[in-house]
Amino acid sequence: MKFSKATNYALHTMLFLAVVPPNKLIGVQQLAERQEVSPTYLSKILTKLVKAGMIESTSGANGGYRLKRNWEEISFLDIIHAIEGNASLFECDLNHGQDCMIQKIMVTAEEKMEDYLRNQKISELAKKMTAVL
Amino acid sequence: MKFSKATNYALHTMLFLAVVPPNKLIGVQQLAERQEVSPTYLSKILTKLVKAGMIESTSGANGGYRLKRNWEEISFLDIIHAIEGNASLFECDLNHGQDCMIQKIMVTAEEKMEDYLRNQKISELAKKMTAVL
DNA sequence: CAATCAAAGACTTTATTTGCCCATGATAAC
DNA sequence: GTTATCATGGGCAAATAAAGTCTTTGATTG
Ligand code: SF4
Ligand code: SF4
Repeated sequence: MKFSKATNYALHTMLFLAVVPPNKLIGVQQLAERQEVSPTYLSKILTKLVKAGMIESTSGANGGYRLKRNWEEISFLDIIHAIEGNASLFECDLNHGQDCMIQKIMVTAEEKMEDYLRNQKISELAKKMTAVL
Repeated sequence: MKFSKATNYALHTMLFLAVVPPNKLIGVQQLAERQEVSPTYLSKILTKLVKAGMIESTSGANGGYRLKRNWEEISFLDIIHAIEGNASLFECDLNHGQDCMIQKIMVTAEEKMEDYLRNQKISELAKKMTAVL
C-alpha cells in the first residue's frame, strides 16, 4: 500500500511542465535528469500521460513533450489515475453483494482521499511555486 | 497501490470476533475456513494483531483468539496500520525540505482518508450487522 | 540523408506479497 | 506425566508486481 515511484515521477513531470514557459518542448532526457531516473523508464510513464490526453509529444529533432490545452483543469487525481489505474484500493475475492458494509467503508474512505486530490489542480500549485521564486 | 489481502483478512477477522459471543475463543482454523485462506498464513496476520494489542491468544487445547478489553475503541485505521505499518503512502527519494508542496498535498490527502477510517469503529459496525440478523 | 527524439515490445532484475513447512512452546484433558 | 491441541516463530518457496534496461521502429527537423 504505497504510491508507486511511477506516480511520483508523473507528478513531478507534470508540475515541471506547468512551470516551464508554455508550449516549450521538453525532452525526456532533461526531465529524467532532474528526477534522477533513467530516460527509458520515464519514457514509458510519459507515454501513459500522452495516452491519457494530458500532454502531447513531438517526435524528431527538437521534439519533446508539452502540456495540452486543457491542462489548467488537470488534478492530482487525474495524474494518479492515469498511472495507477482506476481500480478500487480495496477488493475482496468473495464478493457478498453490493451492500457489504466493509466494502462501503473502505470505498468511502478512498473517496475522501480522492475528493481532495480532485480539487488539487497542478495549475494552482504551479502558480504558488512561481510566486515563491 | 492497493490494500493487501492481509489487511483484508485482518479486517474480516476482527469483525468476526466482534460479532461472536464475547470472550469466546476462536481457533485459527475456523477463522481461516470462513475466509478461504490457509491457516498458516492467517496465523501470521493474527500474530501481528496480538502484538498490536488488539486481540489476545490462548495456547493449548481449546485455545484460540478473542478481542481484548478495549476492543470497542478499535477503528479500521488501527487495524490497517497494524498490518500495513505506519509509513506514509507517498515518499520521495530526493527530499527537498519539509515545505514541499507536493508532499504536503499528498500527505493531506492521505490524512483525509485516515480521518474517516479512524472514526469507523468495528464495534459500531458489529452492532449494525447483528441488527440485520 | 543524417541526426534527433518519441513509441513500443521484449526482456531482466528487484521487491513485495502470499503462502507453506516444520520445530518449539504453552495449555488442557486424560 | 503423557498426549492431543493450539499458537509462535523462523526459514523458505512461489507468485505477483514494480522498476528498470535494451533494441527496433517511426516520425521530424535541418
Ligand atoms: S464481507 Fe464484504 S468485504 Fe468481506 S468478502 Fe464479503 S463482500 Fe467482500
Ligand atoms: S519536490 Fe517535494 S516531492 Fe518532489 S522530490 Fe522534492 S521534496 Fe520530494
